[in-house]
Amino acid sequence: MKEQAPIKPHSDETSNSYKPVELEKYWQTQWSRNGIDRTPIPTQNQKRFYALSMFPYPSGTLHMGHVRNYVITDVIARVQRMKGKAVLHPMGWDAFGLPAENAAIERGVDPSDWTNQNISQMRKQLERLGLSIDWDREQTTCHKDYYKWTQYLFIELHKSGLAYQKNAIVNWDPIDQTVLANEQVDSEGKSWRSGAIVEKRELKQWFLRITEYAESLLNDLKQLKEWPQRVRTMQANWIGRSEGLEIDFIIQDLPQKKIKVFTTRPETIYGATYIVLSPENKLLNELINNNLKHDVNNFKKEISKLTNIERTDEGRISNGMSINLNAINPANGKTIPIWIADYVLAEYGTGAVMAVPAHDKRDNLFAKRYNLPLKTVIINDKDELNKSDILTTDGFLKNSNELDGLTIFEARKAIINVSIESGWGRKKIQYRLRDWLISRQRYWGCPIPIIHCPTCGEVAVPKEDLPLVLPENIALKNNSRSSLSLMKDWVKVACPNCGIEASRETDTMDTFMCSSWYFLRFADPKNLSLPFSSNAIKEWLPVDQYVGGIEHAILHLLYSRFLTKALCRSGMHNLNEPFKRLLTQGMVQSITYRNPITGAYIKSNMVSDKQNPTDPNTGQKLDVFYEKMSKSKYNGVDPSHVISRYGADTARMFILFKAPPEKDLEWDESDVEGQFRFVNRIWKLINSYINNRTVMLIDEDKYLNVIRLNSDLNKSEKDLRRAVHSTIKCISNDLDKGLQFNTAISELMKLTNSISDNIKNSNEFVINESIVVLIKLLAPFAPHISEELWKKIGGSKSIHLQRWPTFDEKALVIDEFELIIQIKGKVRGKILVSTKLNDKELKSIALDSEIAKKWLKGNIPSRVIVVPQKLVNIVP
RNA sequence: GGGUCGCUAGCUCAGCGGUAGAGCAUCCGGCUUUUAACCGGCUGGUCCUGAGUUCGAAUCUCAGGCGACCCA
Repeated sequence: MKEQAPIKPHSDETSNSYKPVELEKYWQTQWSRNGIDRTPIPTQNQKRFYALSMFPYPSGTLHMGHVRNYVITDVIARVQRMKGKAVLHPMGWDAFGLPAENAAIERGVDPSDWTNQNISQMRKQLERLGLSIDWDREQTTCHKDYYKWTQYLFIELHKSGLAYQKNAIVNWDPIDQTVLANEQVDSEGKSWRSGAIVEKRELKQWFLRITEYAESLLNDLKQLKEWPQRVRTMQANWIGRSEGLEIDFIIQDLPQKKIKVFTTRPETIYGATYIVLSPENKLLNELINNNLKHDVNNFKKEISKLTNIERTDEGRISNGMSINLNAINPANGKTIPIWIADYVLAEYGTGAVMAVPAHDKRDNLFAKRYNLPLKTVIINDKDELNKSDILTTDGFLKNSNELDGLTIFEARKAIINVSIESGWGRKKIQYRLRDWLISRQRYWGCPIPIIHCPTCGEVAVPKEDLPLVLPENIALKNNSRSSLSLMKDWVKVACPNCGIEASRETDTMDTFMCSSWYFLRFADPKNLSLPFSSNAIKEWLPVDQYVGGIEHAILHLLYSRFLTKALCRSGMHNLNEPFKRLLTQGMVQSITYRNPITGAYIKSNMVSDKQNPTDPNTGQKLDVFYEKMSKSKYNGVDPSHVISRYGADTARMFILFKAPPEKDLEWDESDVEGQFRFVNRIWKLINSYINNRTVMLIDEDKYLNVIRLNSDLNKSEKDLRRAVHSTIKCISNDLDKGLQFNTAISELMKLTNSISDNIKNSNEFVINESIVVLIKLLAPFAPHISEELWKKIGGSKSIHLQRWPTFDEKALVIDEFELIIQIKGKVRGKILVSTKLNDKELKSIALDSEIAKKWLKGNIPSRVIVVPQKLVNIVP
């Protein structure tokens, strides 16, 4: 943090033109030499602040979304530093993953080399943005000294039973040739990465028992008051808690077998006219003969193409078949047929439902298709006794023995009690959340530290043998097993327990596992004996401000919350929730031209007339809209080009100014130019002042005292001071409350205008104050130009080590104001009056005014409302 | 079908009971070291609609419309 030598500004007094690229490079070098961005050791009573951006995948090129993300976090970090806090602002790389492996397969490059090159390239691009990142704490998930600890944590989870293997029907991505977790398949049944329609396969895989934390993950969402509501809602929906009853249906002629069904509507039990099993339900094998098994298998093959979403779509008519067995309804002893159908999923609930076709849409469509009976058990009122329409809303029970006449709510309570007393039912809470599938059949990932021994079973690699190193420089193949499985020497290993020949697990971990704890490592980045110490976590966590894309609302954010809770319960730290405040920044979009007939995207520079864009080839009128930047749409804007042309400060200012951080941002070159002009205006304003001034900034305290003692400021000076201090107030407020960088920059524009307006008629003490404040407030947004200007006005140390200004309440005071005269709530006139007048005086001024006389026409007002410092409302 | 968030100047957004505002863009003028920069100025609004509460509603309430996202 100390400056080794007094640093001079980059430009000298004679050359006053603003050359952002040279100037920014100069300061980046100085800062890096001084280590100004390093995390300080907090002093005793110093508050800590942890600012974090979601770390990037090192693709090799920085895009605008990254720029926006990191600039937002950087401004927050810089403001907190100026407010005197000890700030942790680290960065790392989510460096395992398929692009590296695909590059290796396609072009023969080593995934490790490819990744490291990309990282150094991207870090250079990031450095050009002037981000105040502590690079000393950098973490790279594919490096041994990081993934050693990912493996360590996996072993911890394994020890506590939270990591386990099981056979399950899982999502298979046919393009990436690996399995995927449920969270990684979108609502259309497509892979989050490759976009391929996922297939279903039954495989033995590694899972993390996230479901054990379902209740806690759901309940603790309430604590996350500074998260966007929609992210909390999305997580709650994903976890999907439902309360209901598990009911046993005994099978006729097979009294030792029973089918368990889960229902959230147990009060409709008398309306159950058949039972439906999922075709994948394990119980089926025990119930049916070989002939039928053949048919069931054919049926399963047919439906394997369907996604879960399609299968459970309420509007779709499902397929099914009878299995020629009956079940006994435990409530009334009546027999009902058993069917299988694709709309019941094996993995949800018990894999079986009692169908109530009169009161459930899917059951209803199914029953109609296969001519199964309907039985109405809920009615709105007596007139509807003869209707057999579906009805699931409020109503009363009928045809339901002891439940007749009860409301749905009463009946539910009653039947639950009956079922528990009779022993055929029990209360159950069901979650939609499934355990997190973390094994991947790919090479470029963190190896799972498990050894399969023929006698001992699955044995964790001893911690002292970590890291279990991923072999490098191997031949990679794109097939359905990890290339590790082809490395016989690596796979073959002595069992750590009994010493006999055993084999290593060849699957690697989901990269989301690596990214689920990196924020903990940043607090203790060089710990050689543990992934982190609990003291370091206590010191810095939770993350005070986390910034990233909405696409991780469920994936990364849910996994990280889970892992944090699991590690907390196992005693590794004392943290319950990792991220205190979350900001999900909007997308960066750009103008896109498309031919509506051919659907072809047209490059922006091919469109000559931007007002009436036409296809350069066919002359057809083009559609113009804003869409997320992407290569295929020819609408990308390269951050490096923008920085080279306007400088990082302008790019930062623009991206913050154009939209509030959580909203989508439309990139527009002419607006960037507008922002560049504003930065230039500040440059010129301060430079021209420097050449004319006589008061030295060094005497900051002295001139501030002069201002405070000097009560006879002229109007211009008062106006300027008011602008200065209300700007401090507004910006501080904008940043504290809602991270409204856009309005903060707009305030800076206003302040700059006010300085220009008042500079001629103000004394130098007042001007000096205004310029010092302007530079300080500008510093977090445009760190380079403000450092340069700070040095040029003779400021000591770095601008980034200065304290955030506080506002002088006295400077905000006004002597006079325009009193609004309202007649019956309508503004009818204004009078300039002194702020010292009391309500009574204001009232009489208003009533004596010409305006009042004109509108009252001699009548006595029925009511007069006085709002101090604002208005008088006269009601005739 | 349900939930969340929006709808204010051409654009992006402030204002969240008390005068409808900012920045950018447009337009006009000035100036000069004129592929343009800079300075000054002017435009520009049924605050989505309707009803209610209130002395007074962009702001609060209700109903509706439109849009985005999420869930089913």
